[in-house]
Amino acid sequence: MVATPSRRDRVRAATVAEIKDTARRILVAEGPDGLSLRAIAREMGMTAPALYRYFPSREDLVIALIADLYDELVEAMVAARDAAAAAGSEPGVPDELLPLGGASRGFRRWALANRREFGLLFGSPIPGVEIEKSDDDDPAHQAAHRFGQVFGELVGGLYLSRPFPVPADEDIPPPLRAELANWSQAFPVPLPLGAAQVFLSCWIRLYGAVAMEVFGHLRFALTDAEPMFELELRDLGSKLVPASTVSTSG
Amino acid sequence: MVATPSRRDRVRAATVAEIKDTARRILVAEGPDGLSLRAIAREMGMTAPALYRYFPSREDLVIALIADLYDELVEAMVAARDAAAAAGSEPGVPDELLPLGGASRGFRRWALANRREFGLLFGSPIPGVEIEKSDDDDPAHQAAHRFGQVFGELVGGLYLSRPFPVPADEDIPPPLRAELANWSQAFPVPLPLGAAQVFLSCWIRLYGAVAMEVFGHLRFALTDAEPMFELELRDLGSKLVPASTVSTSG
DNA sequence: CGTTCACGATTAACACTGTTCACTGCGGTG
DNA sequence: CACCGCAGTGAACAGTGTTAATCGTGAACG
Repeated sequence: MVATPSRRDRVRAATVAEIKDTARRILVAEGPDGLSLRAIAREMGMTAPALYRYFPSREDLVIALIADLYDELVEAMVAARDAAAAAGSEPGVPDELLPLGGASRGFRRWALANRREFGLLFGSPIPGVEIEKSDDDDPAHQAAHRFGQVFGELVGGLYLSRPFPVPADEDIPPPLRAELANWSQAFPVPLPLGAAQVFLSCWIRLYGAVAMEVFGHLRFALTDAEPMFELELRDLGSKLVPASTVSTSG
Repeated sequence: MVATPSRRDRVRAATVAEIKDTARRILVAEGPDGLSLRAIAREMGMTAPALYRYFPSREDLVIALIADLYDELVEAMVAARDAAAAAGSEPGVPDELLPLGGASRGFRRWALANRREFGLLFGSPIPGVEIEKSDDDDPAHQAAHRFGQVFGELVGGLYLSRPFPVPADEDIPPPLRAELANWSQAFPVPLPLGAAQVFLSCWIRLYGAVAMEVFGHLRFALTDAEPMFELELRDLGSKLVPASTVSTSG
């Protein structure tokens, strides 16, 4: 299928990569508003129309950049996950939660180190950039899916190896139950609807904590949000642990 | 101090209001990118440079618009709060929580009905628009403060009238304790640091749930996020209620 | 009442933006 | 060698925020 890519294809791929790297650099330096085709081309010693040989529009370039950023984020999270698992136990934290905690901290660390990029991935959608596309072949959507899988595998694997308490199907309000049932059809492994609900709740809290910090929406209260994040993380972990082992200190 | 404003001042104020209203209309119709000075002026039968008689730059216009939007959001939340308080009891919800629940639902409803505006207030900060200003005289910051006070008063009043369980100061990790102590100095009424921590945690979850839904970041799992929001709201409420009355069903 | 002057508003212009079009070269292929 | 396709260019179009110079009118003051 994949024959040796012709020499032209290689230099083309290299140019595409250079465009995205340059765009990335300008994004962090100037912000999304300064991310103009002419600026990218200027920095590469080209002219703006030449970029249309590689991307049909600025929007598609941004989408490709977003896909790359998702992959980079996944890489950082996976590395943090494995490092945390290898580092060994933390006081008061069950060993099974270490990978998940590592991935969560990796998520926050990447977000803080790459605020502009985080805003592109998880901020308010910019009109004209993959709004309501819902194209499943959209590379950004695929990358986002890979990102979600990291957390999904961790929580799902956690539940399968040592179930944490989840509400029974009958205890979930019917409208939510229907939503969760619909979603759970996409799971690679069958999980109870309650597990999906707990996962979603945890993800909402994690997103809230990180997004608020990165976007500066916690500055009204905190100058350094890390202690609060750590507390949230522990509270989240307490929900993913068998009921008897919970230490109610938060 | 405030003498009868001269006739000129009145028509000027009216023009300022019309500019912001027009900007608002264009914002919802075209999105933040379509919010151009020329478009505003065109719709008002003027030319773009005339707007510089009223706002020193586009950024200042947007900031003024943001302040207005905060006030509108506060108005919607207050109305929802009072309506919920007057409507009477919900099954399984203590009456004291009704105003807070109403305000929270009002927050979500306004956010969903005004997605673009919500993105402006609570999304990723756009560079060039009040980034890192921290001018306390910034009208947008003042309006944001008024917004925060709505939730602050509700949770604070709730605690003062019927305390909910909060961690003791000694049980809060020292770094977080220092952050909360610093923040609590700005409180109009003294509250335990634990109450500040619970408030912050609740606000993070509420923000996370609403922001994810509005920004479309929950579509990977849910087509309608309302049932999940209602569940989060109940779980939040269970933290703001005396320990004995908690019904552990989530 | 007449003068003055600040303010509202306009047109023209500058430096940008995304995008399209017509046009050059050059590299790889037949 | 001839050819075709592709990378890249410059010009152009419509639009942007913003500034400068200018004009006219309404309000205030002597």
